Amino acid sequence: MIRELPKVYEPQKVENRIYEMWEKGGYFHAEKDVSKKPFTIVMPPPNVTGQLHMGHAMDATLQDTLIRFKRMQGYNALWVPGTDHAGIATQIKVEEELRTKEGLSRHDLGREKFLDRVWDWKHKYGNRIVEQQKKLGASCDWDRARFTMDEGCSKAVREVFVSLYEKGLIYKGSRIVNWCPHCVTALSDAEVEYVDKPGNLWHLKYPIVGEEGRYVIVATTRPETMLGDTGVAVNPNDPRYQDLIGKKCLLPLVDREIPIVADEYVDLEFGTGCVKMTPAHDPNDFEVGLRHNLETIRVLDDSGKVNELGGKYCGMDRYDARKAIIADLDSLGLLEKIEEHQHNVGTCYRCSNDVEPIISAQWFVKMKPLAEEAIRSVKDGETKFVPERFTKNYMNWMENLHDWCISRQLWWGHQIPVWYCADCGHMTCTREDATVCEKCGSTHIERDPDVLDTWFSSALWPFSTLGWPEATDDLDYFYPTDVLVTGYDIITFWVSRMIVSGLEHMKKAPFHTVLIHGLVRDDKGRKMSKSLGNGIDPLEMIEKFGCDALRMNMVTGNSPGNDMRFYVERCEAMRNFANKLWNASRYVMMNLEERAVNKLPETKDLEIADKWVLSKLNTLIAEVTENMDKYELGVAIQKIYDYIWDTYCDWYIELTKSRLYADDAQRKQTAIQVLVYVLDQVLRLLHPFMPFITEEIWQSIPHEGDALIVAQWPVYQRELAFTAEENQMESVMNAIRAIRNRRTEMNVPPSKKAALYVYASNAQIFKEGEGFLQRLAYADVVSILSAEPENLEGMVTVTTPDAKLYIPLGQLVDVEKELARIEKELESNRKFLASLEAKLSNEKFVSRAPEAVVNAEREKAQKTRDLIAQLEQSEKAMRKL
RNA sequence: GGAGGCAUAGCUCAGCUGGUUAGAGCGCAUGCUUCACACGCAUGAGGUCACAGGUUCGAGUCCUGUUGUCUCCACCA
Repeated sequence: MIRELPKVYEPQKVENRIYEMWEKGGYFHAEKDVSKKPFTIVMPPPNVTGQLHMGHAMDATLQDTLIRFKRMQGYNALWVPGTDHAGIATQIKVEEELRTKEGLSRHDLGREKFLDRVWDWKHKYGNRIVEQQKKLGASCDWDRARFTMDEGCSKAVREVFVSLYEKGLIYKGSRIVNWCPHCVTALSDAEVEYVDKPGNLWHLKYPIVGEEGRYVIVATTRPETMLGDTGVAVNPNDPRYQDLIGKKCLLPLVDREIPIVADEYVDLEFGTGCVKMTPAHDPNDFEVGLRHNLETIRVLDDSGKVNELGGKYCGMDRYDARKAIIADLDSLGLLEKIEEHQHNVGTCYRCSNDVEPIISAQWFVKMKPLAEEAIRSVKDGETKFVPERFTKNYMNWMENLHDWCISRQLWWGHQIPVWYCADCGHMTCTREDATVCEKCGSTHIERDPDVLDTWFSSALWPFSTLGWPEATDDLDYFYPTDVLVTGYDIITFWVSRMIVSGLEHMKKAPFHTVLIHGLVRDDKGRKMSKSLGNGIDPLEMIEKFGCDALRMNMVTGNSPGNDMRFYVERCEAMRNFANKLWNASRYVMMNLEERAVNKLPETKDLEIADKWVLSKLNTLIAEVTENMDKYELGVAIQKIYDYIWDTYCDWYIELTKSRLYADDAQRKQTAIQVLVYVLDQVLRLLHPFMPFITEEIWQSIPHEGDALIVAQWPVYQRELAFTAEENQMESVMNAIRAIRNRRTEMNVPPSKKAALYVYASNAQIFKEGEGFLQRLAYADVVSILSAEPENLEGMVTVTTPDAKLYIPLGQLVDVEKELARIEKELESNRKFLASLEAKLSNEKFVSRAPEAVVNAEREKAQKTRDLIAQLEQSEKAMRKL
C-alpha cells in the first residue's frame, strides 16, 4: 500500500495510465437503470476536421466537472460525445487537399467519388479530436459516440425534414439569400458576420427619359449591381421629387428604361433621397420590387462574376466590374461624386469573403410558428440560462427570426430528400428514397442536389443521439437531458435551434439548464485565432503542466459567461498546487502504519486540532456542494483550493507533527487517522476538477471501493460541527501568527528559540495548544502564567484579544520601539472600536438590522475592547521600565 | 439604431440573494538548507471597490445618470 513517491508530481507518468484504468473499468458508460436518477449532458459535437483548441478545453472541463460531480453524487451520469460533419469546413478542407496534392477540383471527381474522399478523410482524421478530448480527462461514454451523418442521425434528419415539409413548415422559394461566392453556397442569416469596413458612396446620374439634360442622382455602395437595376425609388413625401414619380429614367450602360416609383422605404435624409432598385441583389429592393412589380434581373453568377445579362461586363469579377463600371460612367459624365462611407459589410463566417445578397431558389424553414413555443418555454422557465442575462440574447434572436435558409450548394452533408419530376414538375418528398414521382408515377425524377445546413442536424443532437426517431429506452430514460454547456457565441446557431427542435419533435425542451461560458482569449485579451497565430495549444499545456493544471486554469477565477484571458503562469500556479497536494499526501503516506485504516477515530480521542480541521471540512463540504449545485464552479474550486493549501497543508499538517514525531502511540494513531480521513474527503471534493492526481493519490491511501471516480461525494455531518473547538483553535493560531509577526518585525530568525510565557483568561486552551506554540511559534519552553508578570524588563509583549504573550529577548528589546508599536496598535483598534460603537448606539441599526448581525457587531466590539484593555496594560507596564 | 457585459491591489481576476477592518493567483519586499513540498515556508507592503446622485440602520454589492471600454443584434441604398 505504501509506495515510494517521487518528490515532484509527474502528471505525464500518471494520466494515461489512470485514464486507461477508468475506461477499462467502464466507469464512463451509462445504461438505463430505473433505480438511479439520470443526469445527462450531450456534448457540443466538435467538427470532425477539428483540432483541439482552448474553447474545447473550456467546454470539456466544465462538462466533465459537472458529470463527475453528479456521478459521485450517485446519479446515473451520462455524457454523450460525438462529432459534427461540419459541411462547409470539411468540404473545403478536402477540396484543398485534392487541389494541392492532385491538382483536381471536386467537379473533376464527381459527386460520388468526391464524397468517398471525404469519408476516407473522416475515417482517417475524424478520431483525432476524440483522442485529444481523452487527454483532457473527458469521462464521456465513448461507446455512445455519434456522428451527425451516421445512420441514426441521418434518419432523424430525414424524419424531421419530411415531417416539417408535410406540415408546410419547410418550403422552397426564390428569395434573396446571403450568398458566399467563394464557398459557392447560400448561407443562413446566422452565418453572416458583419464587419465595419471603409467604403464609398458613389453618386450616379441616371438620365430622365424625355427630359434632355435632367437626371436623377442615386447613391450606392455597390455600383456594379446597377446592371440589374429595374427601377429608382423616392419617398412619396419627398417634395424634391414629386414630379418624377411615374416617370422613367434610362439606365446607363445598359440602356434600359426603368420606372421611378414612390415607396416609404426610402429615407429622405440619407444620400440623395433617390435609391436605385436592384431586386435581385438586395433584400430591401426585393421587397420594394414586389410592391411595385419591378422586374428582377440577376446579373451576378454563383461565383460572383457578372453573368450574360451584364452585357460587356460579362465574365468580370464583381470587384473588377465595379471599377470598370465606375470608369465608364465617369467617362460618360454620369459619375456625380464619390463620398467616403463607412459601412457594415456581411462576410462569410467560414471564409470571411464578402457575402453577396442574391436571389436564388432555396429551401427554408418557417420559423415564426416554431419560435412561438420556444419563446414560451424559456419564458415559463422550462429552460434556464446561466447566467440569466443570456435569456435576453436568446429572446431577442427568437423574436426577430426570419425564415431559416437551410439549403447549401455543397456535396458534403445530408442531401435534401426531394425529387423533382421532369414530366409533371411535382416535388416528391419522402422518408424512403424515391424512384418514381408520387404524383404521376414518372421515373424521370431527379433528386435535389443540395444538402442541408450543418446546424439542421446539430439541432436534433439531444434526441437523435439517444435513438430518435425510434422510441428507444434510452430516449425514454435520458431525455430530456439536463445541462447544456456551451459558449455564448453559438446560442443562436445551436442552442436556440435545439430548443425549437426539441419542443417540436419531442414536445419537451431538450434540457433544463444552459450553462454559458465565455471565450478563452490570449493574454492580451484578443481572440485566439489561426490568422493571428496567438493560439495556445491545450495539448502543449497538458504536456508541460499536466491536464489537471490546465483544467484548473479553466475554472478558477472566472465566473460563468465572462471571457477569460489565458495565462500560462496560471497553469504553472495550478501545477504547483497539484504538487502541493502530492507532497501533503506523501507526508501522510510516509507516516502510515501498516495497519492504517481510513476511518474517523472515536470522538473522545479527537484533539482540538482534529476537531478544528474536521469542523472546517464539514463547512467546506456544505458550501462547495451548494456552489456546485448553482454552477458556481469557480467559487467552489477556490474554497477547495484554500482549504487544501491553507487549512490542511499550512496548518493542520504542521499541527499534527508534534504528535507524529512523539511517542504516544494512541495520539499518533488518532492524528494519522484524521489526516487520512480528511485527505480522502478533500480528494473527493477535488476530483471533478483535478481527476487524475486525485485518483492517483486516492488509490495509494487506504480506501474502500474501486476508484475515486465512483466514490461517494462527501456530505455534511451535523456531529462533526465543532464550533467551540474551532474558535479555540483559532485563538491559539492567532497567538502563533502574532508571535511570528513580532519576531519577523524584530528580525529574530526562527532558529533563535526563546521561552514563551502565556497569560490568558482561558488558560486551558493554551495549555492544550502548548505543543503548537512551541513548534510553530519557535518557543523552546512554554509556560502558562497564572498572573501577569511584574517586571517586563527584556520582554517582548504580544497581544491578542484573548491572550498576552511574553518573549524574553533581552537586549533585542527596545523599549521605545515597543511603546511606539503598542501606541500604533492602540490607535487603530480604538478607531475601529469607535466605528463599532457608533453603529451599535444607532437606535435604527439595533432595531432594524437582523439580530444575528447586531450580535456579531457586539461580539466584535467586545473583542476589540478586550484587546484595547490588554494593550493599555502592556503600555503601562512598559512605561515603568 | 437597439441590447448587454465590464470598470475592485502593479497585472489578471473572484466577491452568491446588501451586513468581513474588501480577497486570490502572479508580481514585489524581507527572512528561512524548519525531518511532505524551494513547483516550498514565514512575515509584510499595496485598494477613497470608475465618477455623481439616490434607496437603506447599513452599498463593492440595489436604482438612476455620466464617462471609458468590449461584445452581440439590426442595418440606410
